[in-house]
Amino acid sequence: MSPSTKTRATMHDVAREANVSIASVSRFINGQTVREDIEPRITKAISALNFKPNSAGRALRASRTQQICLSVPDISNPVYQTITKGVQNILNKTDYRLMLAPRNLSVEENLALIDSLDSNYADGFIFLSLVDDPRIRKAFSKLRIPAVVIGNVQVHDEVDTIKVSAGAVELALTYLVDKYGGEVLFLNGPTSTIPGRNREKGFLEAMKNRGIDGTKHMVEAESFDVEAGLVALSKVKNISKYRSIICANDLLAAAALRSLSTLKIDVPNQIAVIGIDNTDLANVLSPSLTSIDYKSEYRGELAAQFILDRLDNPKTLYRKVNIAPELVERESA
Amino acid sequence: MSPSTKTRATMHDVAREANVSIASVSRFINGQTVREDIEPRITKAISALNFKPNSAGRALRASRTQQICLSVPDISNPVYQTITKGVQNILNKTDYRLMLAPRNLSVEENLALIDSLDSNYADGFIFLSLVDDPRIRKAFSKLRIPAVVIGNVQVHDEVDTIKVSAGAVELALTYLVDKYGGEVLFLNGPTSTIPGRNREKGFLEAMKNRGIDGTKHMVEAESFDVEAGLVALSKVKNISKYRSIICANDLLAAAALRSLSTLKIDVPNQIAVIGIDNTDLANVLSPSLTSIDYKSEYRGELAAQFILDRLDNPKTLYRKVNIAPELVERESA
DNA sequence: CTTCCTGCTGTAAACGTTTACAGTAAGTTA
DNA sequence: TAACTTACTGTAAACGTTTACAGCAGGAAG
Repeated sequence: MSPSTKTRATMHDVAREANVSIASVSRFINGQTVREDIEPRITKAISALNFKPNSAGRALRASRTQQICLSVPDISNPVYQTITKGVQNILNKTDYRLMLAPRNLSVEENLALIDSLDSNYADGFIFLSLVDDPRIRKAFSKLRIPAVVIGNVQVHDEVDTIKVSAGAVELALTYLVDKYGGEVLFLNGPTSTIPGRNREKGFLEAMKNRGIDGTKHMVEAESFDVEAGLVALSKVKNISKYRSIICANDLLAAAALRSLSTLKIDVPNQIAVIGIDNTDLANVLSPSLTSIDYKSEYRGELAAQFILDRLDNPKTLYRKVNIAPELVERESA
Repeated sequence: MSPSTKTRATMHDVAREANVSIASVSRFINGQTVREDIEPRITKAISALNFKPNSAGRALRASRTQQICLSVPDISNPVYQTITKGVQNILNKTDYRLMLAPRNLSVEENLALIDSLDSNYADGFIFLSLVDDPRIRKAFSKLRIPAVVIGNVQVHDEVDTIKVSAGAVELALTYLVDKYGGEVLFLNGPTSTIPGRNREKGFLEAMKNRGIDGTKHMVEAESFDVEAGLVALSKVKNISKYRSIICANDLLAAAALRSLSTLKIDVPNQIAVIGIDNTDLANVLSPSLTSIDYKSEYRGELAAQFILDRLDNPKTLYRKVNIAPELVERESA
């Protein structure tokens, strides 16, 4: 009685059992109306034989897989988990399944991923990339299935996109300067990534508007995680001269809180800290983390909805959404 | 030049272009040796036509989808994210793809999930469930594809399983009592779940061995998350009489740290806290969290490896692995 | 030289669906 | 009643692969 010995009922079996053509079975399954006397025979046969339509047969014939592929650069990062959750929220209400693509941190991983989609294992693609590259752009433009882009990676225009507006750092800076005054340190992630670059730009501009050269008030972590944040902060000399720290994401903010706690510097009374992403982490840290919200779960939901809408109706206009940053105040600032 | 107008090259096209039979193309693609003069013609045709084999055709004919389905009760919980990461670590080295199943918190969701696998969209199933039920057990036993179970849900024996040994709470208790003495509170998750039940049992037994009735030193949160933990703890009267708190997972421990911080109770000097799961969270909290490690990422890797091994060779003996708890000491205890 | 391998080839038949098409019965209209 | 419409039916042909099978060339063995 091992799994492999059991054999599945097919539509043919159902048709024979119900004494009906296979086409009628197919039509019934796909929600078309069938003759009154036929319907009960089919339902009976289906449950008697425990029939379930075979995905591969269906996919081959209809060239629809009922699968959506989601690319997640790094599943360890809470912000991607939140986005994934948003995508699931929507997909779970439909009969689409969610494929989690392999890690796509590097350009090569991105290219391999986009390339693989040519194998037709997904009907739609939700693309998230930390890196930008002409090769990615080119490969992406050759994609044969509709895609939604979450984030600010640059691709061709015939695609629904959900970007985040640039103002996060500016927002944080204004808030911190207004509230506390003093000097502000920006703990950034790698500027080789899109958010790293954009946030750096945001910081420098915001500082420039205040007549300050921001370059002397920045430190760059090697990646967007806690360890890299700790390393980066340990290189900052005389950290206590700062009145506040803006961190490029919540994990770096967690690193900041940790560093400051080790140094016995009180947050927010001596130094205030603001993160970006407003992930679940923010509520868990102590002090709880003031963070800029980019509505990650909502972005995931939006992306899923966009891809479903487009699959439903390929001709709808491409939608370009910008999510505005919103400061969520907690204890750390 | 919209995606839908482009048409894909098939194996027939490649065969024609290479002036070779379709069977030879298929064989070449699947790694069989072909005649010397044929191989370059095929490779050339493939790249000229940019041919990629169609997953559906392949799946239908070979009845292999190259997909593994992973069920994750609740993707918000860091421990499942870590397990997912482990699974990915292994799958990404192969040409199997990862399907993330919809949430399966309730019995009904589990039944629907298991049932859906009959549609043959996955070659293997990695099953994780928080709940236990005869119906689940029965449905699971009818599964037509090999499965690996992570966790202590009870199913039939013809399955590879990766359980966690029961000793976590006992381990934490011994450590806390030895180190700090005094009374210990157990902050549990819902006892309607398998881990909740098991951890309660572990606590009560461990207490009994010390001649204490544990039932008076337990509090049950409604779910395994921070909010529920806060609510549960707020109901504990005179919390400061305890010398330490064992929490059934890291999220509940985060809640405990938060509560205690609000109450200005110092951790670990007044009350020590231990979590279970040793997720990324442990290093991020302050004070950093002492936690019982059940090697989540490794469990994910093991599960993926088990399923791959079994797909490779269905006759291997079913493996039953027990992961022993290990206390990872940090600041909170 | 024949016989037997060995190692490759191409032909053709699946795999389980969906769907274009033609057919038919019943209802509607004139 | 005949002619048309409506609403369903069944037949059969795809969809793009893999693979059983038979065929064939060339080398080894006798």
